[in-house]
Amino acid sequence: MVLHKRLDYGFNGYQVPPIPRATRSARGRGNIRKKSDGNKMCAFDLLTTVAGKLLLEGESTPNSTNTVKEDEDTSLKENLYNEGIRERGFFISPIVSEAPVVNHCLSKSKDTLSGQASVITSSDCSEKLDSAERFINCESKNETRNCSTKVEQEASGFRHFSNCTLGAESKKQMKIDLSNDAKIFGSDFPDLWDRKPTNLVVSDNTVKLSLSTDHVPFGSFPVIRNDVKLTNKDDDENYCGCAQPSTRNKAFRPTPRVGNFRMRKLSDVNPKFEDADIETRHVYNRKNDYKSERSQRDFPFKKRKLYYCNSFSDSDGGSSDRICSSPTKDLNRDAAGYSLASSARAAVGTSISRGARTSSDSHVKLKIKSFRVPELFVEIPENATVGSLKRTVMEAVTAILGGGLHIGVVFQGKKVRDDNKTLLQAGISHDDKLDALGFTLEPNPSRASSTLGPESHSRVLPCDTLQPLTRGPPTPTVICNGIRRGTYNAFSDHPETNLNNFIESDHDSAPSPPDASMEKDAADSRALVPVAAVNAEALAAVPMRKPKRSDTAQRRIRRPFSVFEVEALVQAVEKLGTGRWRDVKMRAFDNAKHRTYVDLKDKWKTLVHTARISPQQRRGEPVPQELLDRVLIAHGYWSQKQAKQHMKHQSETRLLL
DNA sequence: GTTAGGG
DNA sequence: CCCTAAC
Repeated sequence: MVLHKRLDYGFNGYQVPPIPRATRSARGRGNIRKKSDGNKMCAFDLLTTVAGKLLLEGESTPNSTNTVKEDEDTSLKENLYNEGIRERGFFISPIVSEAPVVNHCLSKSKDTLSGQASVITSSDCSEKLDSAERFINCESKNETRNCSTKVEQEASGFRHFSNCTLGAESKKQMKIDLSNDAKIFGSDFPDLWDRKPTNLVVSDNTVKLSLSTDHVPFGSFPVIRNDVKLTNKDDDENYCGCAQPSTRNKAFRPTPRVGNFRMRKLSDVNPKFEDADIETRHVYNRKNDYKSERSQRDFPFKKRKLYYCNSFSDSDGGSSDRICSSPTKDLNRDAAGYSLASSARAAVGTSISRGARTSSDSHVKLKIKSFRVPELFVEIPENATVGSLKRTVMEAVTAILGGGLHIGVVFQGKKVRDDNKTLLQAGISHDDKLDALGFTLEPNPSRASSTLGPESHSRVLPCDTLQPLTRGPPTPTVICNGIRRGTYNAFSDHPETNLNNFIESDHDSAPSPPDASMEKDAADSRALVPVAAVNAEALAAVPMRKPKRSDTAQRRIRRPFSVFEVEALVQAVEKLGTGRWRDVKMRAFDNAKHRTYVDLKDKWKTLVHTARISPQQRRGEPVPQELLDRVLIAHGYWSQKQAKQHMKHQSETRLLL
């Protein structure tokens, strides 16, 4: 499968630079800020706000470490050495050229960010680190080594700071883990990370730095290390207005911006195309009226959650529909994605600056300084370009962020579950307690842990975690479309990197409710695995739920093609013609498991139709006119060719007769 | 298993 | 997307 020498590496942290203040856009990509009275702002609102914030950040472009920032097209080989894998890092920078540096941002918003940076990494952290290590020592009865050596530990079964491989990041990473541990201490947050150390495996021209997972407590999304500033200063006049549930959806839903999509001009290059699946994850229910459908669209994961709850109890009740993933290839594959994703739960270390708060002002303003995406897996050919690496990472990040996450709030080591509690009631607005606020990004809960055996039941995330998405009107707006992919030019790479850079985004395997949830969740989690074959062996033991399709086979979920996918399709068809859908599939969608060649054929059909109708009649995400033009051209060309062939064939047969 | 086309 | 006939 892997033709090129590849670099595989898991990395479990992104640094998301401080989100600049909301000065440009009305959507307020900036400080998260509640316009409403802070005392009346309930925890739920907070969750929603953070979730929306995250999604907005999807417009950012991932950058690899600044050392390679400039040479986007330099081969990775020139920049990355196997031995130096630990030195790598990624950060996400806004599209707007100036990649914000912490200091830069600090100086820019001096009043809101003062002293943040030091808060994050210094004493606070190490203090907790100590206690966490003590905890680990106690629990594992193993010597806790320092960060740099933990990686080499092969022993499994005791906890590590899984993030220790990131060098300079370690302090912060530690803090994340601490947050998890804090939850353990508080025994109010049953899930935690259990990991084996990172392994460096070199074999078969493949270099894999894998962060293998010991058990997966729960399907959770990675993300987040955020440093949150809590202040009540009213200094941000560019407030985005996202506070009100009624406007939130809108605010968090970026308007289609086709313009950001840089169209490729050449057509002789293989589709260098990362499966853009994020935007396609709406859940539609045809039976619902418009309102409901829209609601589903706005909160695409609501239904899923509900299903999850169902199947959760179902599986707990002794359903035998799980399978332990056997050595079967496909299962391994799935299991890999599943478990990787599931393992990615991260709690958030929070850092709050508390100088600025005055008791008279009841506003609570959060500034998320950085997020960590704790675990991602990327496999990329050694000769891929840095630019393609960035894109691949981008895909991974967007997959995560768009994957249906929901936000949890951890305060003082405990999860704040009551969404209706005000910040004031939760104590979050108290000056002296502000250092204990954190956020967790959680995927649609999947019940990976239920396969861990009875003893691990305590880690099962209770269903009430789902509350934010199953209750009350304003569920967090998780807008898949919030992740636009138009911000990077994904089509400039060498053909060889084409398929290898694909993002595995098989989010769906035709789930069937009510047991759809598990599968779906698992599939969703797979979005975390940018490259499919990753580390399958190591995770083969993670069980998957077997699709229960005894009854009526469930209709596959509708997954609108993204512009990127269309681009890839058009390109492939331009090259291969309209009668070779299998080849098209292999060429351009090989890693997009959910796109069958029939799908591609169908999509082409609709594309041709779309191209022929007037723009006013078109629906869905607008396809750039350039693409549609190419569709018509290609379609005409190949139709003509086909016709000619047909004529030729006919005349030949006539001659024979 | 693929392709093509109607539903 | 589904279904199915035809290859």
